[in-house]
Amino acid sequence: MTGSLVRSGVTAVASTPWNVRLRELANKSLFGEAISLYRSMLRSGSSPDAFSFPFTLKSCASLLLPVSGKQLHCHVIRGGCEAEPFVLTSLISMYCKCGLVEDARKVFDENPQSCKLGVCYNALISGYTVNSKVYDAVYMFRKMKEFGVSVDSITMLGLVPVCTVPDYIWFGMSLHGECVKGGTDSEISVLNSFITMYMKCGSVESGRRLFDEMPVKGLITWNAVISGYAQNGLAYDVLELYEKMKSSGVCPDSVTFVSVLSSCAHLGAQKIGQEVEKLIGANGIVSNVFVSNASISMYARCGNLAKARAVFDMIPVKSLVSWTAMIGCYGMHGMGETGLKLFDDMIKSGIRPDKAVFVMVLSACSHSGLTDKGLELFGAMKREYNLEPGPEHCSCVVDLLGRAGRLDEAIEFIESMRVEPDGAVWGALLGACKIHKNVDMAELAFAKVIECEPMNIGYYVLMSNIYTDTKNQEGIWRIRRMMRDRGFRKEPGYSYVEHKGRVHLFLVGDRSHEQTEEVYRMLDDLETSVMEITGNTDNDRDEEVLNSRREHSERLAVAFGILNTSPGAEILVIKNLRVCKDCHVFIKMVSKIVDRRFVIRDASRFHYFKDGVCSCNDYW
DNA sequence: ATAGGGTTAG
Repeated sequence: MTGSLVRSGVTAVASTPWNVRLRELANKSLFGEAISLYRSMLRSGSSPDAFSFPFTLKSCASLLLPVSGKQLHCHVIRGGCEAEPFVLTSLISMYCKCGLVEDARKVFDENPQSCKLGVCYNALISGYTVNSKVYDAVYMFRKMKEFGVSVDSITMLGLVPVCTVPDYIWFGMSLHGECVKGGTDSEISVLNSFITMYMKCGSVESGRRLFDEMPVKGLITWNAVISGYAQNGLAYDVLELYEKMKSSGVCPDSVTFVSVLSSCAHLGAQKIGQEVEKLIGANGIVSNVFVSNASISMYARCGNLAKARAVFDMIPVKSLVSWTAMIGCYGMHGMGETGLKLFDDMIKSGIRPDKAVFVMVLSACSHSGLTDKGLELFGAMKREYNLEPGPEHCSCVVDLLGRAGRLDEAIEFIESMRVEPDGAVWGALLGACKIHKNVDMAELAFAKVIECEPMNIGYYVLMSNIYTDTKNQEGIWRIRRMMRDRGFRKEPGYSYVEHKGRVHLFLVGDRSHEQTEEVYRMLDDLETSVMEITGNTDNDRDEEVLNSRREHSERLAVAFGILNTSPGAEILVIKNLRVCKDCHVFIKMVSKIVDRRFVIRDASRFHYFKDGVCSCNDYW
């Protein structure tokens, strides 16, 4: 094939040996080899033609090689086949996948036939969508209809995912309506994308309704709802639907397992998580990096640090999320230095940090008392990595300063923030005020925090506890009145303990468990251990302290009951257990007492105690 | 038998 033939617009031939091999490699996803082959082709003097470009462009897109892609674009122009529909679409798609949507748009605009080709719109719309250019995606969709180009299911698949942005939910719903009216909704994949859209917008019920109404459900349909539940924090619903899925004969895949594992993490249900892990191995499902990351987080939150690390070490190519999960794991266990070391390793291995990993790093610092290191890293965020700190990072800084007792600096920091402080920022200040018993500043922080999150009961409880600590009866009543006016109900402080796959529920003061006697015996042993560790045994005979410990005992007894009967159990999850405020120990879960160290967790995070002092100071 | 597509982790 000569260059002149191509230039004159003669259709390319699939059967040149180069092209056949190129197609083979691209279809087998051997993109690197495809690009090498293309280069050898050039070196050998053969000219690429309209049949060679789509495969090579696709390879550049898959490997995110915009520079090679641009070179190819030049070759396309030189070969005169830019107008060839397949080439045109491949070009647009390549630029979109590489994040260069403007270049894709230029290709589209400069070729008159693209505005007649549905595939070109489809490629560009999905490109705008994945690059979160909501406005442009919708604009192209409107243009498409204006020009009378027919909208198909693939257009919808490209467009629907963009509708999760707050202002465009109405648009997404109107699209759904259009599909129902126009009959395009028979495509199962389109419905799947609508389920996801509703779930991402938080309309869990709408998503579920759509799911229930679907006559035919595929694997992805189930996954869409299950992961939707997981993303909305409905961990129990995830497990429930997972069971239903299995009993309806649909075989879960690794995508399903990711959501199930992450829900196990939130429930602290390690047993179920491990079962899932076994299942993954047994079913021969390739454990990909997604599954591994979810496993790390599951083991981390279930207290099995060693297992989490083992999974991390086994990942052949660790993603940024893998590192983030592992760093977060050390952070929640109060092993800030180890977490920071890992962060260094990550940077050294050439991975660019993002905002999420900085949240983990900063919170690891604050949980380990590494105040100045944390502040330094916060500064480096913008300076070295060009990441604009969000409120989530600012709340970590407030936490850092606050725990260190630098309350004035904390409030100064809040005033100097470039972003609007949110509930978490003021909440962190409120928490710091609790530790350092600063009622005046607490009242300020409280006023701000309930402005942001008026329905978050936790902040009312926190403020009330501050008044309790400072013996301000009038303040306590004021908070109670507020809570009553807002219709909060005081929930009973229940605890739950996962043991051998069963979840045991306890109320405060509950003596109904069949092993109550053992539970109380266990308490005595535990408390003795605590006293030894905190070093408070003999030198602390204050009447009030002793009373408070006695009161505390009862709750501990309930909470730790299972420990006695399961010496092998490493984890106990105990929710809402009140803490003895005099000895700085014991919150909601004890896993081991080793080396004068405790690991305790509540529903959302770990508390790592060393010498009786908790790394997070987040006491009730 | 070459282009556009639904579900996943921190």
